[in-house]
Amino acid sequence: MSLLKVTALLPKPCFTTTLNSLECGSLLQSFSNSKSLSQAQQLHAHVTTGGNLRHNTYLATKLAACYAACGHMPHAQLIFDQIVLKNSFLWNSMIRGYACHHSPTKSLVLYREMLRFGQKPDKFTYPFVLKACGDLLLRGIGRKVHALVVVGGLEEDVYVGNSILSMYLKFGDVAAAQVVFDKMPLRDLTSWNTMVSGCVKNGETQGAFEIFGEMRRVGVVGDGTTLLALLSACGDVMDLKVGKEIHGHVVRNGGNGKVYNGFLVNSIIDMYCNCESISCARKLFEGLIVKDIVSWNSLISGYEKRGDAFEVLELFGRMVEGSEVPDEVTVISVLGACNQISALRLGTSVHSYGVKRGYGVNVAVGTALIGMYANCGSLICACCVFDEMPEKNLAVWTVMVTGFGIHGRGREAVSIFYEMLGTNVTPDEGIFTAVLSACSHSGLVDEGKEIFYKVTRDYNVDPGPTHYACLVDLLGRAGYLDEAYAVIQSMKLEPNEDVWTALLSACRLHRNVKLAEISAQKLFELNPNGASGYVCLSNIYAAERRWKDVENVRALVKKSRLKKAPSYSFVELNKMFHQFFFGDTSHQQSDDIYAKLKDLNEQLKKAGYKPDTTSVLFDVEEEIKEKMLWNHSERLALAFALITTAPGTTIRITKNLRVCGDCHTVIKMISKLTDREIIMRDISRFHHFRDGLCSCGGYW
DNA sequence: CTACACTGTC
Repeated sequence: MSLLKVTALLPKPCFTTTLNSLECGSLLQSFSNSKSLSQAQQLHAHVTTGGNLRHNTYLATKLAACYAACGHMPHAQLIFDQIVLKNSFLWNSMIRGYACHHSPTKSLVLYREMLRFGQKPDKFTYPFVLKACGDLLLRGIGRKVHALVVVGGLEEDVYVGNSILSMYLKFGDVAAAQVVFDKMPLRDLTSWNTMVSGCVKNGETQGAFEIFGEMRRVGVVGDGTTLLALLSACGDVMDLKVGKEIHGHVVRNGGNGKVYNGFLVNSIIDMYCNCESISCARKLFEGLIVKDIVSWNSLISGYEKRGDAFEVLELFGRMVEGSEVPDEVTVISVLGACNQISALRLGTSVHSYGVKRGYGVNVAVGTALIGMYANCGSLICACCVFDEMPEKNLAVWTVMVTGFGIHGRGREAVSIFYEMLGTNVTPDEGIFTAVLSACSHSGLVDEGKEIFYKVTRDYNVDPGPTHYACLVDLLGRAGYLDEAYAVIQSMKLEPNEDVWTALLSACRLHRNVKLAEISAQKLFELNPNGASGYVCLSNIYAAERRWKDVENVRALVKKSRLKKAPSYSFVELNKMFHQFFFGDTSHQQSDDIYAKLKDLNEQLKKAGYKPDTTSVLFDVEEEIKEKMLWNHSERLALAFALITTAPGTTIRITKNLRVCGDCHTVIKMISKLTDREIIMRDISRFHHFRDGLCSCGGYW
């Protein structure tokens, strides 16, 4: 393609006077600085119609540099290719253009070409080569470039030095950055800011505060960028005190958009959210004269992170009604909130909103969508989103494996896990946990064991307590209690609460009192205040009718004043959420609900239902225990759904804890009796009840 | 002849 053909694509020239080279050059310089692509294109058209570009290396170079600065690399490359006498300014401009516009690899290719060409890199070349190495995490090459900087005597240039710092910090090598920083003869504010923010990003909060202290001791005054990094650090370690000091400092110095940049106030909101001070965040947000999209997103994500789904939906509603247009980040938080409360219909409408705005292609949005659909009970939709995603990163694979797992589709989970191993995505601890837990929810003992040992062997991942907990759970549920116990004994690291909890619940399932007592003992040692171990043990004794032991455990519970988390269930009906606690009578239709339950109880008994009261911990008559079972929140929610929805409608119930054994039996029977599909989400998985059966097959 | 590094919310 020639330059003339390029110009055919360009807008018509609107420079009416004839400009000379120097005038053009200085104009292009200003377009570079302001990244005004369209003005550059106009000038390009102007000089090309004048016919003087081919013979004017100066102007051609300037033009290529200008396109590169604007990030318009194809045009920059075309012009670059035609310039015979390439000087270092031209090379540097191109390397910079690629490095700063998402093509670090091309940047390095050009750098090598430059060396081959015999052009010596200078202090303007290295910052971008180092940036490209950092972005690509090319540690070996990065160190070599650093060595070349030293050989070339450019180490003392503050721009080059800062770029070296930044590169090592991207590598996660804080120590190497610190060595370079300590040796720098001249440091400017950027050097300090790079170190502070680099420490924060690498989780070295203490180091960040130390460098900030040092900075103040030597009399360097920080700016908005410094404070942004420190606010992020405060959020990471929940240091509300320092966070508030920074807030006060910003207020005293002009605050919202005056002395410091406008980002700052949003970061303060975010800091308050991360310090679990949502009311401070809210107060600051409501007081803002100018709320931008990030202000909204910071607060919304704050509510989402602490599980306040309804607050998220309310803010989202306010935002949509107002003039602010939600973006990808908003959509991700809102989908997270839908996920938390199983709001499938709302989640679906947010999805279509996102599709209309073109957010669907974003990897992060896709991940949130898959999670939302899977957790709201629509595995099919989750799969559709997954299949349509052009680019799948580790998070996408993980959320899909988890989705299959919680729906008891262990085979599919294992299958896509192996599919992922065939791609160039490197697995991490998280996805191993996901696939192992999927195996245990489906009783895939051999597959799970194979993955556990394969992972340890082939992927250089040391199994952590969570992985052992999964393995113990897998073996235990399937009844291999001794093998599970042997695994715990063979562990190199100390088994944690999760590991013993897994064994204990397996003991309950398979009625093994001896191992249950061992695991419960360990559990109490690790966490004397955890209620679940006591509850489980007393259930096990109750099942064996060892009432004296039940009594002893119950006394322990009383003595330590342990409380079980209140259990609740809810259903959505016409965009309204109906929540029920144990024995709840606060609902408007409460009388009808209890009448329905009484009716169901009678019908089930005729069908052969015998209540299993072992989960009732109170020391009362059998008859009262039975009555208490019919107060369980999931039954209230189910009865409500049955009387308010049309026959045949699928019922979706969400519970905050695990579904109890007797409720599981009852719901199975009700699904047959009423000919309804009932989809229940509990804390650990989904149960699809249909025609008297449940998809979990007893694994839960 | 020209110019460069650090920068918030998922």
